[in-house]
Amino acid sequence: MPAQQRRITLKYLAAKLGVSTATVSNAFNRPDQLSPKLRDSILAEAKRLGYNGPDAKARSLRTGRSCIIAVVLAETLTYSLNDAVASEFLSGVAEVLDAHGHTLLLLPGRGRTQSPGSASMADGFIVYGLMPTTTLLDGLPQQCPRVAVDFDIDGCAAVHVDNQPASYAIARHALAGGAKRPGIVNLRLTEQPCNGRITHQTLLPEKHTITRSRLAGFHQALHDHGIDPKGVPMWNIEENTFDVSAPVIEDILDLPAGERPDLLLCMSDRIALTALTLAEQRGLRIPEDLRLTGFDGIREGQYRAPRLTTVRQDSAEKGRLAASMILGIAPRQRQVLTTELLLGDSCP
Amino acid sequence: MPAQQRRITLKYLAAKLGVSTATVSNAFNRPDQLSPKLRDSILAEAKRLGYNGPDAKARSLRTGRSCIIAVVLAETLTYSLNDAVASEFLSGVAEVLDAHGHTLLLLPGRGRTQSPGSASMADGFIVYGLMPTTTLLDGLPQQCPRVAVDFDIDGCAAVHVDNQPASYAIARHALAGGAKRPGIVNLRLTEQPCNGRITHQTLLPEKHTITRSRLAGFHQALHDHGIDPKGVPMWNIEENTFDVSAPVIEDILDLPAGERPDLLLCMSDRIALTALTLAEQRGLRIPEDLRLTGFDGIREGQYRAPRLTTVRQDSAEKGRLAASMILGIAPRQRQVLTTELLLGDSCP
DNA sequence: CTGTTAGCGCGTTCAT
DNA sequence: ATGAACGCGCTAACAG
Repeated sequence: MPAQQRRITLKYLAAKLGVSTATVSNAFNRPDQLSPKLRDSILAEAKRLGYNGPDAKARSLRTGRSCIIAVVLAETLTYSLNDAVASEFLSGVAEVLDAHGHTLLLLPGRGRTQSPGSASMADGFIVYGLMPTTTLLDGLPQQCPRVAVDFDIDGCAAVHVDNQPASYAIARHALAGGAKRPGIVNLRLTEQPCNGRITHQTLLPEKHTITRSRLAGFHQALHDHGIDPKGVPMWNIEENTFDVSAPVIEDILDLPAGERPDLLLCMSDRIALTALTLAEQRGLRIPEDLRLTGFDGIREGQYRAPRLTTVRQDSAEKGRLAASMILGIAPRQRQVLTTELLLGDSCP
Repeated sequence: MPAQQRRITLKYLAAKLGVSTATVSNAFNRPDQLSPKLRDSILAEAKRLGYNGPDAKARSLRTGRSCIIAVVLAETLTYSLNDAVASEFLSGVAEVLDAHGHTLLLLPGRGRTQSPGSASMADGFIVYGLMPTTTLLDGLPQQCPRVAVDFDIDGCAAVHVDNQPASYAIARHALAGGAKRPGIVNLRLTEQPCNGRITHQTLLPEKHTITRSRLAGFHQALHDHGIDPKGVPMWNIEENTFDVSAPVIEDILDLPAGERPDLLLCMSDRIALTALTLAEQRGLRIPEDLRLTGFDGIREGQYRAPRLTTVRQDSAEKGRLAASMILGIAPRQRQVLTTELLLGDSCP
């Protein structure tokens, strides 16, 4: 027995008790493999010595499992954690992981060319949102399960919401109210970063991004309503925050009254709420002077007056489903969740 | 050389290239220990075979470091991720960790009697908010660094904000406006869970909880203003969410006009915003009929009309500081951050 | 500059 | 029901 151990290990505990390491291991992991009496005495001694069970690092090396699931976020962690939709998604993920004894590791997708080495620690990966480059995904271990959320990876399970039908539905509703000058505020839809007015030429090529699908829904609705989508002005927002979207929205609201849109179809609640705030500051009446629609259904848009007209997507459920798939509880398919039209006061 | 390896390892790569494992290891970890030519050829072959660098599990066992920092959250993950203050804190933590090649592991404090085994994976622990029990903290590895946030652990670095002076300042400001019937809405201050009106008898004993400090600030201000704090009605909210606080707030607002407070000192912006929303629904004028103060300074309270009068605490900075302490960049002391009085329209 | 070797702490098989 | 021995994949110390 070593004189004084700086850290208590299973081996040390075994030596101290005069049993083998296997027995101590079994005491923690396979209660049926030893007598209850022995087990209890081992656990008691462990507690007395302040030994908190097998070391996670060694255990994970040996078993190959860490009970850690990583969520790779397309944006920076800072952004994602401050975004209501991403946070709600994460909370759904956390709920399921927690219920199954797993923990949540957060990995940033942006800002880092190479995923940190600790990435390979995870038992599985949930990839949330389109990555700016795929280099990061290639860096992930090939073998372990992945689930993509809000976009697609070849041959990989995925969770989506019905973006295009939902956008179509809300745009139809809004147009039925009789808009003279509709406008669309996009979210990151251009090839090059651009914060402001855009044309159809500068759009990203058709891809399976959620914002592209939402735009397709808007355009379809405009078309069905007898309006040529190409004539409808569009603006682009680079980041879904108040600070980034505010200048663009200000430009829109400060247009001469005859040019200013009387309906803004926004790709997110954050954008719509920014418009709402800035419009109120300018004394514009909602919905008389300006009608607004959002997308997401975040709480902030509903716990205020006027309530936002929007599409509610259940981000928490998206998270729960993605987590269930990773853990193998739910089948690893491609699933599309349905959304719900929320008729608020911003576009009755 | 084994016939067919199911997973590529450093050893396999070394055998394949006819060099020793140490050399391959050095190629990844200590570029100066081998010729650039050899290094390049090793990295090239690694890439070709799809080997993404040393396995994190094995590496962490060997080096003792995982480059993972755990944040233990007092509440459930679901709650914390949906709370603006906690999210902002986490984003500050993530920012610093990310900049230093570390990743963030989220551990729930509530709802689990024993921390998951994977906890011992972390190199350090940031403990955010008072734990319901200390059993969880005892389960954490003793040796590795800890930082407490918003409360104190014996002999442990800590980050705080100046809760009591800040509460004193905002209460003084509010009372200077001339309140006839002030009231206080607390956040989880009773021994037993209680959602509603409370008396001084049911209060938790004096402890170093942030809400207790805030209450002390309120009481001091009332006293200095010539009002006996014991005569001021108090309500308690069990969870800082709209859904939980709404019934209590409704009871307050639905009191007969002569009993209804004309000033509510709220312990959080979330509570104050709930009061604002519900008051608006009842046609009460803010601040004429009811004046409201919050605490935290979350965005949601400022990007709306009327803007909330509140105390702004820089949660992100709190997170950055805590992370810096854990990484050893900042000295591991007890630090108290200052706050800022934000004069909005809800209590001018 | 490169190779050899000895564990890091543990789980598991195969003995008894 | 219990113990001895092996190796998970890697890095650090040392030898050449």
